[in-house]
Amino acid sequence: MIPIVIVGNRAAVGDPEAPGDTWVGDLEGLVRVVARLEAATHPRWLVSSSREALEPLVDVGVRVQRCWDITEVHRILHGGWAADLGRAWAGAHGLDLATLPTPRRDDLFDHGAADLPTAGLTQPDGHLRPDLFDGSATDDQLRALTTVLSRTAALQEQQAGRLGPRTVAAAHSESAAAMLCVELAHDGLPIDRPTAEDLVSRAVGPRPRDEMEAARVRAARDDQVLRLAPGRGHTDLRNPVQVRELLATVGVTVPNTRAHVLEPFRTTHPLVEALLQWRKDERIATTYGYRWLDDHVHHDGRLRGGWTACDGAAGRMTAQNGLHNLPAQLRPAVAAEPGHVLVRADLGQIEPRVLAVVSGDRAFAEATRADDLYAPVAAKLGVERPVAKVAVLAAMYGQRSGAAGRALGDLERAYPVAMRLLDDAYESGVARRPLRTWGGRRINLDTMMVDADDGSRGRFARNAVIQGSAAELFKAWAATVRHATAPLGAQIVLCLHDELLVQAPEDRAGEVVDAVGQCLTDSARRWSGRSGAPQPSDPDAVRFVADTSVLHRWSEAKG
DNA sequence: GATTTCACGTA
DNA sequence: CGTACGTGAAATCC
Repeated sequence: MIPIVIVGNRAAVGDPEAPGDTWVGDLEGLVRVVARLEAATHPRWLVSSSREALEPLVDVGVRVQRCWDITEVHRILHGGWAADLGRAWAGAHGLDLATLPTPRRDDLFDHGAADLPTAGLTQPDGHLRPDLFDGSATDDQLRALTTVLSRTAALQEQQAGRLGPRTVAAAHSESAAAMLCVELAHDGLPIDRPTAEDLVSRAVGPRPRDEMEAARVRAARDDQVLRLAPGRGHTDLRNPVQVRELLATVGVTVPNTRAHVLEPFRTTHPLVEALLQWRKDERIATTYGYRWLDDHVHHDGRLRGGWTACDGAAGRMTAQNGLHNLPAQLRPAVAAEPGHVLVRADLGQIEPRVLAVVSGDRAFAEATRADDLYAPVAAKLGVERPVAKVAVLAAMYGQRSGAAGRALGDLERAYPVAMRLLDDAYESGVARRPLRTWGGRRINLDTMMVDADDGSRGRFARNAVIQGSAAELFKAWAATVRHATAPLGAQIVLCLHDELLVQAPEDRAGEVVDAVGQCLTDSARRWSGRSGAPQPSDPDAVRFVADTSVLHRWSEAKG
């Protein structure tokens, strides 16, 4: 592994075996050095964080295939979200994070970085010296940091190895996901702006020219609701308390005014229907309206936001600026650029299939052999498919009420091994015992959710093992697709928990579709820890399926 | 000004 | 009494 260190506008590309041979220079030089080595050998680059080290490279068009992201690996091994080189060093050396030193900003100018002896990477207590990262780094400091990276990664590799080959694989794929996040933030999601403007205008009217007009449009929208409630024209529809009072005056008494609570009253009074429609339009006006387009859709028609490779809880990817919350109403505006298509692929029923792997339930694994997993489950339980589906989902989410809760007993009898896994996770949550996902990501229950009651923590834990493991498989798949389709001129433009959107040149669409399927086969085998050729007769084999289609607009997907 | 509550979009 | 996330508006707490 070859370490890359960037501090300010200085960079180092290390030779961990011979620190004297470490290259040090400016960012322009870094680009040349990395591009040359990448083309020659595709090494696994060693970085403190993908964002820090690779963003400057991605910005100028240099992309690498593989890395070891020390902060992402730290998150896997130790859980939680807070991660930097100092924490990773502490974690790798078994040091107490409570004693982690913090740099004092006012110290920087007094005894700055230049005084730092290169040999002294650490403090007497073993923690990494925080002033290593400060000020304008000297060449010797940059060389010292490449050594820090190498020592940290070597220890992490040992620790991941002790957890097993699945965790080493997770370290690789989570690192790749972090690189993908840098690229996603850089590339953005292609948006057909005229269509987007048209969709917004249909919901909230044409773009207002000034504040006066905006206020008038807003008042007109409010009036569509308020005219149905004579004498309550002063009600502020944006204030839930006032809305609840307003509803009471027309005989609708509710504990809160959320959509699913109001749904049964849709036909009770026209005001309810009007209010629910108002909420939809207001959402477009405030969150996904003209300001959103202006702020986040750049002049090249790409919607951009920040991406993280893992959230704080179980390890899903997150995205900002609405990339993960885009209302279905606006999906027609997500469109391939000229000469390109969108290859959309989503993993079918990923969570129950992941449960089959994680639990090792042979009967449940057998159900995954079907295209529709719920069909054999329904047959085994002797119930209709919709009942089987809600029962399985209820088991994974911890729901106890309604028809789903009643079907749980049958599920326990049919798939005791899988259900036992979920119940054990629940108990770990209640007891605040840490858990690990299939790939070895630690889920802390002692430090997080300190205020939550036992039941909440238990349900969270029950779901986190499944959701977190599913996120690992998804990221392994995405990383493999990234690697396989880049040479075809394709780029991943959106990751949505179980769905991938890849923009591809029109004439390579078929190859990208094939690659997406092959990548799922390959990544699922690596993720589930099965080496060698697949054995069709293997009773433990769990099948994963992807639904793939070629589109020009995201809205063309059957959903 | 920062944090909490409510609401709602996605999976 | 099903999970996770991000965002905005209003209320609330400094």
